[in-house]
Parts: sequence; structure tokens; C-alpha cells
Amino acid sequence: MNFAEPSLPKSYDPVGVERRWYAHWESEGYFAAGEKLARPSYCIMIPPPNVTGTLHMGHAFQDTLMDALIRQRRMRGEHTLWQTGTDHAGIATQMVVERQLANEGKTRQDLGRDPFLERVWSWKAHSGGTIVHQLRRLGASCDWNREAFTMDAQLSRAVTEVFVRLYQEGLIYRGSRLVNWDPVLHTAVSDLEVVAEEEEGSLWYLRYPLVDGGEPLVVATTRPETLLGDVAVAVHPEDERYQHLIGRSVILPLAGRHIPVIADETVKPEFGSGCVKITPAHDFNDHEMGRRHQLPQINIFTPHATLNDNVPPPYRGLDRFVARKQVLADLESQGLVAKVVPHRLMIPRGDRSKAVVEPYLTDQWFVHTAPLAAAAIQAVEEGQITFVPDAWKKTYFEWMYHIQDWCISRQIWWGHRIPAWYGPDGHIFVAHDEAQAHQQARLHYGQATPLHQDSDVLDTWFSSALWPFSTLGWPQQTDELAAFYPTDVLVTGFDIIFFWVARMIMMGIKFTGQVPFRTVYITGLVRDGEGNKMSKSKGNVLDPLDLIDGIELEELVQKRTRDLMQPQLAQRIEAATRKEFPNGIPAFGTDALRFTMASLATQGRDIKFDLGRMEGYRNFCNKLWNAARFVLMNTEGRNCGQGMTALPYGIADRWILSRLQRTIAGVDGAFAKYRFDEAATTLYHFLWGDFCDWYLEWIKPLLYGQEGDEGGQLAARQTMLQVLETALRLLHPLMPFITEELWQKVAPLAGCGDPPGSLMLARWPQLQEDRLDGSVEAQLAFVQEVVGAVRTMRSETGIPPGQKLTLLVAGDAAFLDQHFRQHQALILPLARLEAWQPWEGSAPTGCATAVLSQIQLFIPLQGVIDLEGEAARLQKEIGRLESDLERVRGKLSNPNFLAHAKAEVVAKERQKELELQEKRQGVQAALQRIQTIGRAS
RNA sequence: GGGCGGGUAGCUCAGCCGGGAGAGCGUCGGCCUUACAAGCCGAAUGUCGCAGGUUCGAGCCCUGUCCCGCCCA
Repeated sequence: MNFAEPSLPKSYDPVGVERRWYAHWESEGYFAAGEKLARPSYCIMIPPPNVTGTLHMGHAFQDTLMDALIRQRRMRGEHTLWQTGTDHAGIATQMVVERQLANEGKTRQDLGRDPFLERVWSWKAHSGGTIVHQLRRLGASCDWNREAFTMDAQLSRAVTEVFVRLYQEGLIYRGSRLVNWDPVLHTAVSDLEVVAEEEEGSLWYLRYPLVDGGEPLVVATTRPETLLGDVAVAVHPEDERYQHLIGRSVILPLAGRHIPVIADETVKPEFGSGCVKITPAHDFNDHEMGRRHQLPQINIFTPHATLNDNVPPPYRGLDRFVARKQVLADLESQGLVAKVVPHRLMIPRGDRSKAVVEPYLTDQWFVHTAPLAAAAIQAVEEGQITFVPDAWKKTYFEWMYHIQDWCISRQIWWGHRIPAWYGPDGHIFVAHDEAQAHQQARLHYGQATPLHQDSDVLDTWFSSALWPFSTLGWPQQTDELAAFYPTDVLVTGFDIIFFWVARMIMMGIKFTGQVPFRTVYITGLVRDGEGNKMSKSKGNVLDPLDLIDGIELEELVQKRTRDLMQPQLAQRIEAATRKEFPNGIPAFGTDALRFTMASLATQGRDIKFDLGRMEGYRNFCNKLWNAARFVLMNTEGRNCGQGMTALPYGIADRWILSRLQRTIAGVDGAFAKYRFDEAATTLYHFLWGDFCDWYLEWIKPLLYGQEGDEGGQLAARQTMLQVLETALRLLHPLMPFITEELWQKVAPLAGCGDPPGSLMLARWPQLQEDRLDGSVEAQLAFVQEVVGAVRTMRSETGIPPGQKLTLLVAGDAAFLDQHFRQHQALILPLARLEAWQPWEGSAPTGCATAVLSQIQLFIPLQGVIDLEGEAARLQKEIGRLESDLERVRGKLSNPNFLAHAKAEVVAKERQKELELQEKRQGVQAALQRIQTIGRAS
């Protein structure tokens, strides 16, 4: 035994390693931005997850990429801050707590505002730790000392400040507008929080009698119950069918009001009967039309979407859907329903409650967005902010050009209370606090006057929009702001470009005069293997922690079917889960998950999560582990040439060092482009391919060599340590745990002096151009070609892998000397050859043959294998060569090609033609020899 | 209706400036070769959605078209 006992277990076991290192990093304060707020700095703002939520695959994906960026920059010596924190998620959180209350048979009104809020805070305290714990398990190196929450005092001050200033500038106003009203949650929501989807419905054709008699007018509607709020019917001005009716009046059925027939160009003559009813208080289009024609607005709904006192007594108090049935029944009985046809229509639903949203007239607060949007558009047009991939800026512009005023008030309790107070006469005082409001009131009324505060809270996204600067201390001009703002990159999904990205840009520019971030890196959305969005109700969610730690099938089924909104789905979910994961999910470890995420980070917009891929990267972790194990076995307790520079490096050493430089360049380039998939692939191929499959195999004979070329061994030991040590640094941003664990053992041997306490703080590898060596790479590429050719011959002619062989090599003597003899130590062991001999004269018979560009290889086959196999192989090879040759000759015989193509391209083709010709001749000759033998035997 | 993205090996996806179609997984064959069977060696696999066009040359550029998906109205 000429090597030491391994100091590492035989396979990588992530669990202990991960917990140990994360705790160490955090307690040592390595994540913290620290005291010295210096440039160059690098800052990423985490998209704050819902404080009471749990980590999903999208978080795991984006947080991995953010962490990789931060870790890389930290190693590059930049002053990094990954600002972390959570969002109060107003409606979502309030709904959860209200549901809890409902289980106790209570409502929030039963509790009252303050006790309810206490209850929410305690829920936050209870469940708020889950997601940050999960984030830690991912290895996220964010600065936990600076963890922020959108309802912290500091961030709330920023919210108030922004509100007050926008109000003072007239960019926030209060007004009675038609808004999206959620009748279940009893709050207004913004346009973005409404999801319209096509659903089955009906189109009713209703008869409206004319006041002055004659054939009744037939209007088509999808919402007959709103008839009671009609103030007109409208037709297209050029619709010939209705010319005679324009300007006349109809009697509104059931209500008896007389309403006019008006003409408006927005009416589509081909829709329904070409005649529509106009209900300005309950439809956005009708509202606009009402404005154009100065029509009154009749609101017929209460906040619960039941009919109010503006409708005839029999209908009052009816729910909107009950009212629809009643209205239709009454119309039917009066013979006023002409016909009903099935009709698919877009139904708007609240994204949280899923309730059908009503356009509803209420007093709300709005941000006047146009001036803010103009600056935000300009910033992107001028390139102050770059989108990656670039195409997403189109989406951004598209929305920004058509931006609507933003309804920011919500009739819920959990959130930032609107800093507005009302006097007895309804006069509004917007102030930083109640005292200031009273002061204003005293001035306004000339005396102290009782005020009451607006009971609404702000849209959650209002505070999120301030996140990049509120977390840094704004409105104070803090050192953090000076050091880290504008931040560098925002990593987020395309689904919140409107909700969040655009609004941060508007607010950032408005209040800091600078963009909030230089780059927006837009990721795809993680979907399941079939491309479906992962959702609880589909039962296809994967918890990133279950991929890290593994999970038993039964527990997974439990988890997926627990607390379903629609319990009837449980059976289907269970069946699908059992089918997809018959054995549950094995533990893959955090690094495998992170590496998978990185390698899936292509430019597309859908990311189908592939468990097989993850398994492959788990294997990669193990491969790395074992490569390190091998290196350690051969270096621990030995002279590894630390500090020595003049060692007799072999060509394999120079080769792997050169390949390493290309890898460094590749990884750097990939990070700069946000191509994490490229970074991952580059590292994977370098480590598994170049390092393990070739370099380590090449140096084994040297390391194990009996007589020992001591200088060469020293050089190889030093090289493999250096290369592995550097590769670990390169890989660290993607796989922080395994690299740290191995680096701690490898770095001291690699002669890194006294390494810092953690790989996290080691310096990022620098490209060393003087170590790039194209000539060495070309020489060893030839070696690889020879080894490959022998292996193929052996495999395809059925020579047992263990059988020792002698290889005959034909070719120019000088060439053989320089390219073969010179490197025979690298060729023979990997090709499992016992010996080789130059072959001169006519080709030997009875051999397997490989024709390379400068040489021919022969393996004597006597008695060893079937000649037919070899003949078939050669035949196939000839076919391949001939089709290649045909294509090349086609090009070269085309005068236009010769005339137009670049000279170097033509030269390349000519060269190719020569090579192919030679090869084909060689292979043909080989085939003949085989056939001769075949006939002879 | 408007806009955007995608269609490349059985699956999931790369493919830069137009110049010999790639990876991982899976499949097939052979190996317990003293780091690793979560491994090693070898192999097979393509109408690059379809049709035109530009070009000496198109997976890549242009036009049209089909299919899938997303966003907006």
C-alpha cells in the first residue's frame, strides 16, 4: 500500500456538513456587510417573501442565484450586502388569521381592530420564522443583522414620508372612482390583483319596451341583474337597424324608469343584438360611456354585493346571484326574455379570494402615476437600468405606456394605516402623525377640532415599492444608502414586473433621484415536470427542503393533501403523487439543489423541474467528493512541493493548469452574463471531464510509480492540489457547503499559507494568462484522440477490457517521435496497452485499424475477436467519411463558394477534404485486409 | 383583438458574430481497472414545427403558416 488511509468517508453526506458550516459562517459574522461601508460595493435586495409564508421552489431558485452572485462578489473583495427581510403581505396574512378566527366561530369585527391586529402580530411571531429558517437551509449568505420587515418602525416611517410627500405634490389623491371591489374581502383591489379568466356564462336577450310604443328594443347582456342600474341603452351610430331609435326612450323593465337610447361608437354592432344596456356604476366600459354622454350613475349594490335601496323594494337585500335569478324570472313572466344563448366570457376574480370582483363606486386613495412613470420609462430607455434578458423591457414598456392610476387604499386592517385624518366636515389632513394632523387642523379651523383617522391601510406593494431604499434607512441619508444605493441587481420573476419592479423604479427615482438598481435579472418560473405551475390545489408543489433532506412517500402525500381549499381534490393528488414518487424523495443535499437550480437558469420563461437532473448533480457532488478524497490520499502527509516553484511539471500538469484558466474565464464570463447554466456546465465538465477523467488518470502511474520520478511526483501533487483548490473556490458560489468542507482540508496542503477562516473569504480565482497553453492543449487533444480510438476499437471488436495489447502505429517517424513516443506515458495506461511499436511498410493484416489524421493504429486480432465485427465497423466508418467528403467536395466544386466565402473558410474546407480522403483510403485498405483474412480463414 | 416567448435526440434543455448539430438524464453493449457502481469504458439516436425567401452557405437572418404557452384589452 503506497498511499495513506483516506481521511474522508467514501461518499458525501451533506446533512452534517451543511448544518455545521452554516452555523459557523453566521456566528462568525461572515454574512454581515459590517462596519466599513466602503466602495466598491455590491448590493442585492431580496424580494421580501411573505413573512408567514413558506419557501417554495421559486424562492429556492432565485435565492440560489442571488446567493451565488453575492458570494462571488464577496470573494472578489467587494463590499457586499445581501439585504434580506420579509413582507407583511396584507391581504394574504389577514385572510389566514381571519380563517383561524372563523374556525373559532368569530369574525375580526367581533374582536375589534386593535385586538385583531394583536392577533395578527402574534401569528407573525409564531409562524414568521419558518421562511427565514428555510432560507438559511439553502445556504443564503444574507446579512441577518439587517433583516427588515415592511412594518418595522423604520420602514413604516418611510411609507408615511412617501405618502405625505406625494400627497403634498398632488400625486396622491382621494376620490370617488369605479374600482375593483372584492365583495368577499370587502376591500378595493388594484387592477393587477384581478385575474380575468374565461368562464361559461350566458348571453340574455331582453326586451326593453319603447316609451312611445312599437316593437320593443332587444338588448343583449351577460349581467341581467345590473339592469336595475341601467341609465341608457346604446347602439352603434351607424347601425342601420337602430337609426330610428336613437334619441328615443325605453321603459326600463322592473324599474319602470324611462331611459334614453344613445349612439356610441364603442358599441360593437356584431355583438349580441347590437344593442347594449348601460350601467355606469357597475361596468368600466359603461362608466366611460356614461362620462362621455353625461349619464347619471346609479349604484345598486352594497359592499357585500347585495342590492341596495336604489332598486325596487322586492329586490332589496338580494345577493347579486340571487338577484340575477329573480330578475330573470320576473322578466320571463312578463315575456321580456327574447332568448338565452350560452356564452363564454371573461370573469374577473380577486387573486386572493377568488371572488367575482365587482366594479364598484367608492372613495379610494390613488397614486397619480403618469409623471412617475415618465421618469421610470426614461431611465430604462436611457440604459440606466438594463433588463436581462433584454426582451423583458418590452413587457415593462408596454405596461408603463398604458399605466393607470394606482388604487392604494385597502379596506383591511393589517398594513400601514393611511396617514390621513378627517375633520367633522370631511376636510382631509395628511400628516406624518396625529399631532401634526391636529396642528394642521388648528390652523385650518382656527381652533382645536376632533379628527378621526382614515381607517384604511395601504396596498402591500406600496411599501414594497420603497424596499430598496427604506431598508437602507431612508428618509435619513444614512451611510448604508451612500454605500449601497443604487443597488446592483434585482433578481426576480417576470410575474411581478408590474407589481413590484416598475413601482420600485418609479418610487426610487422619485425619492432618491436615482434608479433603485442597475440591472434587473428576470428569471423564469419554476414549474413541475409537465410544465404546470406548482400550486397547492394542483398538489404538485415541491418543498425545496424535501429535496434537500428527502421525504418518505407517506409524509409527502400527507403534506400535499393537508389543508386543501378543495378537499375533494385529495384523492387525485394522492394518486398522482404516488405515481410520480413511488419511493418518496431521497435526500439530495443543498448543494445538489443549488447546482440544479443554477443549471436550469436558462433564458427561457418556463423552468421545468427535473428530478433526474437533480440526481445527476447529486452524483456530481459525490464525484467531487471522491476526487478530493483521491487528492488527499495522495498528498496528506507527503511533500507536496509547497512554495516550490521550479518543479519539473509534466505536460499533464501544464495541460490541466491551462484548462483551469479556460474554466476561470468561462465561469467569469458566465457570471457576468447571468448565465448560471453556463457557469454550472463549465465547472461540471472541467471537474468531471478534464480533471477526473483525464488528469487524475494521467498522473496515477506517476504517483503510484515504484521507482519514482520524485520531481514529477512533487509537481503532480502540487498541481492537483492547486487545481482542486482553485476549482473549489470557483465552485463555491454555486455549492457553498461541500466546497467549504473540502477546501478546509485541501487549502492548507495547497500551500495557501494560513487560509482565512472560511472559503467564503478566500479570494476569487484570477485568470492567469501565462498559464494558458494552446500548444499543450493541442498535443494532449491528440493523445485523447489516440486513447479514444484504441478504446473504441477494443470495445467494438469485443476485445476484453482487461486484455493487455500491443499497439502498432504507422506514420511518419518524426511525427511518431514527437507526438506519440513523447506522450506514450499518457497514452499506454489509459488505452490499457502493454506496449506499442512503430510499424513501417505495408499495413499489417489481421488487425483492427483506426485511421487518424496523421497516423494509423493497428491492433492484432489473431484469435481474439470476430473479424466480421471489425469489418462492419470499418464499413460504417467509410460510410461516415464518404458522406462528409461528399459535402465538402460539394462546397469546393461550387465556384460561388470559392468566390464568396472567406479565404480561411475555403482553406479549412480544402484541408478537411485532404484529411477525409486520406482517412477513407486508410479505412478502405483496412477493410480489404480484413476481408482477405475472412476469406482465407 | 394587441403584444411577447417557445417548437432542436426518447425526456429536460444549450447552441455566441451564419461556415463540420451538442450536454445531462434515459437507452444499448462491456467492465467490481488499488478516489468514486451516486462509478469506469464504449455506442446508437435528429425532416432543428412546416413552407417560401435572402446568401456561395441557414438551427441561427427575413416573410408566411401551424401548434403550445404567457401577458394585456
